[in-house]
Amino acid sequence: MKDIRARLIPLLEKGQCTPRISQLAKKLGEPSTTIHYNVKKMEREGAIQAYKAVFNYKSIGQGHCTYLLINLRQENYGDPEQVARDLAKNKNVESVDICTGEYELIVKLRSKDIDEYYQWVKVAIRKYGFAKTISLTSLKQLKTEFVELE
Amino acid sequence: MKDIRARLIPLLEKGQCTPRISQLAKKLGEPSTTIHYNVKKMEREGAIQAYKAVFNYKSIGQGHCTYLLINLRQENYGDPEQVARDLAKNKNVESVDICTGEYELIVKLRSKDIDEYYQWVKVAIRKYGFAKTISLTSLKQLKTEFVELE
DNA sequence: ATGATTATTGAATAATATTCAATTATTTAT
DNA sequence: ATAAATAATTGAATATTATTCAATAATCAT
Repeated sequence: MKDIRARLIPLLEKGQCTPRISQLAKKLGEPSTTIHYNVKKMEREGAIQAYKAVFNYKSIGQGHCTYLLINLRQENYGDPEQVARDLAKNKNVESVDICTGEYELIVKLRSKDIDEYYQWVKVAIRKYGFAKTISLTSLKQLKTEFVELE
Repeated sequence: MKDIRARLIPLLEKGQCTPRISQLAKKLGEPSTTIHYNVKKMEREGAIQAYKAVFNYKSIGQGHCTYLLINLRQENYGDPEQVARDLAKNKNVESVDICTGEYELIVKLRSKDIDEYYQWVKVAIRKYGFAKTISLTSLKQLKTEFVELE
């Protein structure tokens, strides 16, 4: 048996989807060509970045979710962007923001379980030189990526 | 002129998209019917919740993004889920999590600007009885919803 | 081992996106 | 204010793509 699912998930998570023009047209009561024109324009202008799937992360083996509030060490403090850009490339990272306030970075992290999470953090602390890190682990997700769950 | 865009955004933000079966098939070197079968199965099983657009939020007038770390007041403390569920319905809310640690809730909020943000928070504090709130405002988003930006 | 269920796949069909050209609306320049 | 230029809307025609179906292969349960 081919493990199609394992190869599909990372593609669908990032993109590889497309708007349903005719459905949108029906829903808005407009001709589908009008919807098509407007959507393509938004894509051209960069207002739309991607079309993607939202998963029930538990059921795809990514059930552990933690928000990391991060202070960088002195040597990276001046350039959080370099660290942030590198974190953004990581497949477990759902989002990265450079912030005001008490922390420089906020990272939303998804992993299989608490063990994988701990492993990830251990590596990251060493690699990026986090000075201080607060972890807020999600007990229950009510909404993610604008999609209400259950 | 019809303001199609304003009506499209909320639909695309939540769903109304679909996977590109044939593209995925090409990319994975598998027959499109195999991809179709696997995707539909994931949908049936609830592993896939939705297909949606990711925006450049600045360019759709949602340029302000803040993470709110929330402590509930005594009267709601026992039932954060009720509050969370209600927050999840709000169109400015990208995500809601019930958390461990120093805060009960973490909310990711998108608004037009700091004025709209302030207005939102003022109303929310009164409505939901937040005891204490920490705000972390995003200065720059490197990644959101698994999509790397710029 | 054997029957039952699940997964893979090619061929045919149905649905949908896309292109194109015409029309209408809006903006810009004078 | 008017004309010219640009942008947005739309129906009809075409091109893609998803979906169904039926056959086969793989896996699972007893």
